[in-house]
Amino acid sequence: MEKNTTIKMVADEAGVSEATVSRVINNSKKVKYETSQKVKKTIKELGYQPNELARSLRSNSTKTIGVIISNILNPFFTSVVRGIEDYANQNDYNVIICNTDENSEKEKRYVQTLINRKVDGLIIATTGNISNYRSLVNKTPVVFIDRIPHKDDRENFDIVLVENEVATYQAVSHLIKVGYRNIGIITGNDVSTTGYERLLGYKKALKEFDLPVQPDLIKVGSFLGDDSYKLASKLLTETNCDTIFSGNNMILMGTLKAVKNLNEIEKKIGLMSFDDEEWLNYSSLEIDSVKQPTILLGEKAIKILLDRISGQGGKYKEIRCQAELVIRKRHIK
Amino acid sequence: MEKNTTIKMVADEAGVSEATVSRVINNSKKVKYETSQKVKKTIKELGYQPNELARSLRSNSTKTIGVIISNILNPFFTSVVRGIEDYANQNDYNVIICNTDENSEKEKRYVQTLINRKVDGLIIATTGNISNYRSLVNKTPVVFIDRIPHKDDRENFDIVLVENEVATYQAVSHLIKVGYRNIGIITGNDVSTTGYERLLGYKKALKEFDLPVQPDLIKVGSFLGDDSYKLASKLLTETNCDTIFSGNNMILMGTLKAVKNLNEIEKKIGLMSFDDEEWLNYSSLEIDSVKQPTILLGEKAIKILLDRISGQGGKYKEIRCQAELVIRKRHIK
DNA sequence: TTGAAAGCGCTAACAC
DNA sequence: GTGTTAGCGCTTTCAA
Repeated sequence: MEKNTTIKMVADEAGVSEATVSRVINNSKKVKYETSQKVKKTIKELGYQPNELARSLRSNSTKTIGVIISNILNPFFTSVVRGIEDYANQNDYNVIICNTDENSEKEKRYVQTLINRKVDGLIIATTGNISNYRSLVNKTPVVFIDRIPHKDDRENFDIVLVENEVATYQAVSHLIKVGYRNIGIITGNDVSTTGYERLLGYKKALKEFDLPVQPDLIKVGSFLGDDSYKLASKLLTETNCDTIFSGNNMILMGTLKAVKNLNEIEKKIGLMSFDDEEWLNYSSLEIDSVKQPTILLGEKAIKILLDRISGQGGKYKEIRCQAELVIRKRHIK
Repeated sequence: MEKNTTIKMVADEAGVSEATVSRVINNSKKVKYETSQKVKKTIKELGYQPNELARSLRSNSTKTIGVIISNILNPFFTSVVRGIEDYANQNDYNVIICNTDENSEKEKRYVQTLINRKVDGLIIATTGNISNYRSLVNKTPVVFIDRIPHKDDRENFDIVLVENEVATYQAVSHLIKVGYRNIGIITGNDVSTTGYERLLGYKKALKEFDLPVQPDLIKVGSFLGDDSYKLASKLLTETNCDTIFSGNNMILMGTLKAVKNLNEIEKKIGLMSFDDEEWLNYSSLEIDSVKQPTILLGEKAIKILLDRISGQGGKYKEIRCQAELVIRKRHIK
């Protein structure tokens, strides 16, 4: 097993010191042109590639960002991640993705692992069950996305969120305006703050239009498909709801599964989903949606993070991105 | 800025040598119980966490796998990745994901980067335009997934694939059996071998049933939505096709976009897609599909890779995983 | 402009 | 059982 080419081999071959080779690799200006050429030639000849591990150890920078999300199978997160990755890659950073599956123990473990691997920064969609994040991450820059961390940490980190309450308010207002009166809502529990905020927007809209809040129309479960199927079935069979607002894309799947059991007339029910996806254009039912600014969310997060990494100080920011209403239903009832 | 706790600090504090601390961390059996306890206590007190970078540099193992795919936004790949990640994590490996966007230059660059970062192994859905992969990756174990690498490399790597030809043969056979006669197909160009194989299966089925291969019914483009929209439109307006077989999930989106322009009667067209997704159950059209064994694909790949990493030798394997036909269309024409 | 040498934090061979 | 020490491959003072 032949060894990898090291900086020493290049130095020996080129008849210079390791330091000089290092300077050439790093484009240090202080190398004579001829020396530099000679070294570059030898590098090419030997096919030398610097060992990034050694570099990182020495220079205390891995050019790696850790991204912790709930689940890579969820298109919302994939899209956010893609926003992060593209910008990160442009700036020579790589990204390590970890899935918590909404398990805060897993979240904690991944944070540890990534810190020990000396990532330069972290972007986290937290489960929310972890307090005193600073003690976990020490000086490593962290940007929270999509969800608000524990209240004690809220002031001490940069946070990039979606305008959940506003968007839901607008969505539900739309439903009311076009004639729906008994709007059911299924959303995640407040483990993740998004569920809570969306519920606030829902209530605000009802209030605005002088509609009563009917407790049996409000179903708070998890952000998972199976739970939602049960909750949606309840809404459909036990209440007088004429619309279902699904708190995210997974909940929508559960809702649709339940709606499928209805007869044709009952299927006239209104549907609104938080999270837009392309296939909604080809659904048998006309499903309105709130389109989240996923790519933008990721981009904002990584930009702030890279700024922090490069030493930018200043007060911690809490940013909100606007969502957009996509109306597909043309004829009501 | 206070320094991180190092093994030396622990050693000093506990009154032992660095070597002993190292032994404790690595559960080496050769440490006296009391010493071990004492060290563990100090580790906890100081909140010591080993620097994985230094460890990796020393031990030549990063416990990291590089995964190179086309695009994380494609649910097919996400699912494969999830299969990889779960098994990798169980075995204490982390995963770095990179998107080529079907650009072989990007692929090459990522391979370089990951190799320089000393990943322990690579799993790659190659664009196929790279020859002599061995010279790129040297001794680093590589498993190719989904697509066959350059023919010169085929014998020299482990490869995990889907039974593309068989699955397409079965799918098209089904279409013929239920009465379709002019089956159009849109598939990716043979940059990726999957397109080619699926086309083979298509032709084989026609032949089996003594149907002519009609060149104008075969559209070979890219695996992207926009291209497919144009090709599907052509199929629908310029040919007599009564079915469209979409070569993957992206192509299906383009196809559906084209079909949307049809009138109700024309919409009776048959649809079959390579790649199954949950939302197909809620589509306005009844779309049959070939369900790829995505998770399994990922699992097989990572298992083989970890075996290679742990030094397992033996001949390189080329494995095929079975796909499954999902029939949704009940009444033909 | 270049080289010598220290050292990033850890592991492993060897010695005791 | 435990300590000493060399060194993984690189960058970065400090001197020359």
